[in-house]
Amino acid sequence: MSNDRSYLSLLQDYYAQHRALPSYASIGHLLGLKSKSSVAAMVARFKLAGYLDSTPDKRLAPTKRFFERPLAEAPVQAGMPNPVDDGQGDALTIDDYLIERPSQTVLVRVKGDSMMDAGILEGDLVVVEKAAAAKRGDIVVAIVDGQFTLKRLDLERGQFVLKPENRAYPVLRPEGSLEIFGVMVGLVRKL
Amino acid sequence: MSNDRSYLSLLQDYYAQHRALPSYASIGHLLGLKSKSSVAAMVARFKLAGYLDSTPDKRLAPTKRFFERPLAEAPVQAGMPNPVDDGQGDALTIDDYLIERPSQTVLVRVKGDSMMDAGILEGDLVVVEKAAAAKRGDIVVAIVDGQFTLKRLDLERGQFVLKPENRAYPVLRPEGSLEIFGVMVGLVRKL
DNA sequence: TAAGATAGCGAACGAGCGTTCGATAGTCAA
DNA sequence: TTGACTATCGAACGCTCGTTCGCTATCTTA
Repeated sequence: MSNDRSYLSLLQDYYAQHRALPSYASIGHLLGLKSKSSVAAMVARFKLAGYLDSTPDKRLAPTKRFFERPLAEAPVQAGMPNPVDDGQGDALTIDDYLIERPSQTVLVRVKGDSMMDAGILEGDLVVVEKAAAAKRGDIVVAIVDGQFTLKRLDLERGQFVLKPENRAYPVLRPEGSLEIFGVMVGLVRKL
Repeated sequence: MSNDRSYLSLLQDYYAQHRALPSYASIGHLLGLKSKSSVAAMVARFKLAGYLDSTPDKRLAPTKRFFERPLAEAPVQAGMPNPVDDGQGDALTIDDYLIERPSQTVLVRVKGDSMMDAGILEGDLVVVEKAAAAKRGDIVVAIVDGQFTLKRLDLERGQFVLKPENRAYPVLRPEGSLEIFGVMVGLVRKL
């Protein structure tokens, strides 16, 4: 039933708030189901649909699917608080979207506005994939004077240079070798 | 005792893997404690230290502090800044970081460059919390002519207007009521 | 070395857990 | 209209849960 949609929402909100799933009795109370067996049936449906799972010790746990967000592509008839997403608009988790090699990936907080014109603002989190290899045009985290700096990598007369994306800042022309920490692959901003 | 440190690590690993905490008996098994009362004592210590908590329905749940990473960070080259978000609002996942109310939150893909000066570029995903209430200064997704538009909400002579952040675009002054789909709370960009 | 604190063990216990089952009401298709 | 299917309720049940208590072993420190 499409009640399940709103049940799932409630569960997701509860989990987001507490980082744990409630007992069947509490779920029932939360969702307005008076009988634990209704909850059990619903849980079974969710397990089948891939939203919930059991840990090895038989405890209820959310799956990856549980955390997917709907992607509202097209103009939706925005009537009421009905959960959209039914349609084909894909769903995804942001982590999966941004991070391909978790062990190689770190987040770096942006300081300063030297990359402002590339839409990278102070306080943003930059998703960086640690890699030796960077190529011209990549935005990279380089280590200059023991400090991280985020700049666009470019080539001038066969030499690598670091270009800020803000006219107020100068191009960096490092002498000798250039130490690259990693390549920017994504960005996260929280308002 | 400093055993607690490794107990915590094991718990963290377990949680990262299953997104749920095990029962006392399972915890005991996991940590090598043979008695549930030892587990109870340990849990009490962790609650005191602010790593664990109980949900309103008395279930064990991790706190924000549970997810803190040891500031350790490789001591590599003095002065190397610690790449992980060193702020206090630390989150396990990016989804967690950005999304507070999963059921009300959707992602919307940005079209056009009308918000360029706010660091929002074409192709970015905007994290939108569906809400009736938006206030002056918020960046909102509004519905104009059945289309989503992302603009900053402002007030002009008691009327709501939608301001692009790009001088090349005009301010939108909707006649009559303004339909707000939701408020932007975050942004995700993949390169 | 004696006193006190800190972990941990093991047993006992009642409350609450998730399961199961039969019954009911609503929906949909034949 | 009938029959299959689904979502829910309510009650019953056994088992596991987290709690509690008394005990021991190991550290710490005065």
